[in-house]
Parts: sequence; C-alpha cells; structure tokens
Amino acid sequence: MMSSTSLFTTPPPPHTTTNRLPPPNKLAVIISNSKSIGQLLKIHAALYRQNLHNDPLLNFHLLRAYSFLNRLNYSITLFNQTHNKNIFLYTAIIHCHAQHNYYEQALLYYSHMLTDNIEPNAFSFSSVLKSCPLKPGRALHSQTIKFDLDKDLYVRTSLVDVYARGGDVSSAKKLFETMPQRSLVSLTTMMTCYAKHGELVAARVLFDEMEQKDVVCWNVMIDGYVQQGLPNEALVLFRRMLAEKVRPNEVTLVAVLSACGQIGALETGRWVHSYIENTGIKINVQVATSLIDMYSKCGSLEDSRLVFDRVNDKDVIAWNSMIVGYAMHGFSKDALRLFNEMCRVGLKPTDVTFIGILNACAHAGLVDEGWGFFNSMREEYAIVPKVEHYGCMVDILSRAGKLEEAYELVTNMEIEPDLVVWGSLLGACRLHGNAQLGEKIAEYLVSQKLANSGTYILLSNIFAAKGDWNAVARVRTLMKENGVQKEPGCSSIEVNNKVHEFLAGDLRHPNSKEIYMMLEEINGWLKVQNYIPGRT
DNA sequence: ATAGGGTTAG
Repeated sequence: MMSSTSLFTTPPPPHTTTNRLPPPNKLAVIISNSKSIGQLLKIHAALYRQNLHNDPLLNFHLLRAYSFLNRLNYSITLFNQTHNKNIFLYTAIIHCHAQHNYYEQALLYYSHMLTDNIEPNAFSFSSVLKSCPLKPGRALHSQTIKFDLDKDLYVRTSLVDVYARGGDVSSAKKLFETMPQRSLVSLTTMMTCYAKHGELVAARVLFDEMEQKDVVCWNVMIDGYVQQGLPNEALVLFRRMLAEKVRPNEVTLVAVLSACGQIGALETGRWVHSYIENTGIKINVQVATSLIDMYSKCGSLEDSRLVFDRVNDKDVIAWNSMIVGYAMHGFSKDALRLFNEMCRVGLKPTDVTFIGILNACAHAGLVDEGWGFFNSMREEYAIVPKVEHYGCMVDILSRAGKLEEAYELVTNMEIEPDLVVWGSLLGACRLHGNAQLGEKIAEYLVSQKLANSGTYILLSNIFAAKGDWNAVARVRTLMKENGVQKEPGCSSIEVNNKVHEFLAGDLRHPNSKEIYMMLEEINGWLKVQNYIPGRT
C-alpha cells in the first residue's frame, strides 16, 4: 500500500513543536483504545515528531491497533521497519494474521521467529494455533512438546480447538481429558467440539458438570441444539438460562430466533423480539437478520419487512433473508424488486441471493428471466452455480412443462445432481403425467442406489395417475424387496406457546378426533371449490 | 513495561 509506506518512510519533521505528549505508558493505553484510523494516524504522526517512532512498546501497541482497525498492511509495514524484533512484536504480528484468518502468513512469521533465534513461548503458540488447520496444527503440536509448553492451559486449549476444528474429535478428546487443569474456556472448547460433530449428549454432559457457566457456554449448548435441528431443546434451555438470571447476548438471541423459525413458533418469536426491545439489547445486523428470518419462516412477512426497514447498515445477508422470505411465500415481484434495489445500493449478490430470485422466478413462471439470472451468475458475478441453483432451474422448467429441457440440464450438469434435483424432476413427471421419463429417472436412481422412499412413492404416484395399477404393484413389491419404508409426513404448529407435532395417520394427540373432523370439513370446502389434490 | 484460549445470521 502506497500510503502506508510513504507514511512510515517520510523522515520526521524538524522539531518545531514543543507539544508535550503523555508518558509512554499512558500513550500505550491511548493507542490501544483508538477507535478510528484517523485518530491512530494522528498519534503515530505525533510520535514521529517527538522521535518516539522507534519505541518498542509503543510500536507493539501501534501494530495491534492497526490490525484491530483492519489496517493489517500498516501493521506489516511497521513490523518490517522494526529492527531487533522482540518476542512481543513477533507474537503480535502472528496474532494479527491469525485473527484475520491468514493462517499461512501466521505460520510464516512463526518460522521467521525461529530463524531469528527467538524461542517461542506459550503466547506465541496460542496465537499461531488460532485458525490453524489440522495438518500444520499437528506439526505445531509437536513443537509445543519440544518446547515443553504442551501442558500450558492456554496452549492445550488451543490444541484441543485445532483438533476439534479439524474434525479429529478423538484427538481433541484425548488432549482435553489429559489436561493438567481445566477451565471454563477449555470446557467450552470441548463442548463446541462435541456439539459441532452432532454429539449433543456428550456436550450436555460437560455442560451439566460445569460449576460456573457464562453466557458463551450457554450459547454453545443452545446453538448446538439449534444446529442439530432440536429447536425445542434449545428453547427449553433458553428458558432455564433466563430463570438462572444469565443475561443473553446477541449470539444467544440469534440462536433462539433460529429455533423459533425452525418450529414456526411465532408467539415465542414475538416474545423474544419484545424481550430484546425491553431489555435494551442492541439489535445489530445479525440479530435483525435473525428476526427477519424468524418472522418470514413463521409466515409473518409484514413483521419481517418492518424489521428490515429499520436496519441501518444492511449487509447482503440481511437483504438475502428478506428476498428469500418473499420468494418462499410466492411474493415474486417483491423479491425481484428488492433484488434490483439491493444491486442499486451497490451490494453484490451472493449464491443465496440467487436461490431467492430463482425461486421467485419458479413461483411466477418466469422461464426466460430464470435463465437470464442463472446465466448472469457466472457471467456477471463469477458465482459458480451450486446444486441448489440447478434445482431451482429444474423447478422453473418443470413447472412450465419443459420436462425434456429440465432433464437435459440435469444430465449435463458439471456437478453431481442430488436427490432433491432428481426428486423435483420426478415430481414434475407426475404433475405432467410423463410416466416414460419418470420411469427412466427412477430406474436410474434405483440402479445407482440413490433412491429413497420418496423416489418410490413418486414413481408409484406417476403410475397411479395413469391408472397403471400393475405398475403400481410392481413398485410396491420393489419397495418391499429393497426394504424401503415410507417415512411418515410430519408437521408442527404452535398454539398458545405450545408446539404440537403431527405425523401422518397419527392418532396420539389428545384432540385427534376433533382434528380429523376438522380435516374432513376442510376437505369438504376444497371439494366445493373444485380443488383437485396433486395439482399445484 | 508489553500478550494468549471458547459462542453469531441464509
């Protein structure tokens, strides 16, 4: 960066000013508390004028402050211009790079430090291990043993984290269990490891054993349930957290709102929203996005939009949530209008944006526009379409009855089509009564062992729609032979803060008699309105 | 004199 180089290489001006600066220890505090780059540069300039620009302590703080204000280039320049770098400066530059996820640079500075004959300490290791992937992490692990630092609480915690992030759960566990001492953070690290790998029970055991719990470990446990699709457990834990007077933060709320969205718990979601407003927790862009997503998943787009309009610094994810929300509910025009607006304010769409607008095109039957957006992904935005985007295109073409074109697209994809793509095409075959193509696809899926119960059901429905009952029977036999069982359909609804779950054919609900009577009544209304099941 | 570890949105 030109500006950074010239800034540091310009010789200090002659001492014309006699402005007194605070003593170095005060200056260090001022530097590390700098809130803007302009302020920091002013201080740095003053240091030049006072000939204090070679002070190791102040340069250490300057280096960290520049990185903190996202000016890593200034940190690097400062580092390079310092002679006789000490371990503090090395550790600081390693830490800055690790913080910005430049783990390769961090490792490079680590090895420079060794060739510079500076022996790493525990601080160096905990810095370089942050954001380090598994392979170099293993090498660093042996280095920690070599320097006899592998039992240090901080170093060991970082090592557990490295193995955890790298997916080597058993190594993480071994290192954790042989730790000379545990801490709240090391326990949370291990809990995170278990939660991320679906071992919720193991995570919960640690959680329940913890003597003191802070907001972070509550968050890990709650979000663990959310990520594993156990929103009810997450909400139960959230209520316990409130009962135990632990104050939730933004991270907690993001997880809890996601749980509400998963079960469609609108009332609980609204309660969380008012809790946020009443307790004065800051609605940052992440929380706002979670609110938008929650309201949209719970079917209240009006509330989504109210939140959306009140967010000041909307990022692309916030826009995506609103666009996807409109698209999901069939408000195609609103989705596309919002997309144009987003581009106008200068935000670059992401792959998720395109899932939204392609979905909007599918709902509105916009085939040409769909192709246009699909092609623009690559051509204008350099986004490689994922299997989901192909799925949307298949949906667009299928709904328009262009089954052969859709089939053509799927067979020519440069990535493997998944069952969702095929399923969407199979569904279209049923809808448009194309048994021939449907059979071809199903045969292929069965032969490739890709078929699930849905594949068989769709195929069977295709034949049933044609009245080919022999073929239906053949499919049923095939299902039995391959041991395929139909998984019952499932849905849930929240009434008076209680979530009720329903399985197809389930009679266990205390009010199941009334529920089925109501269903009969609705079916009657539909019949009167000439609704034909299976036609969407 | 100076520093380090764990949790966020589709």
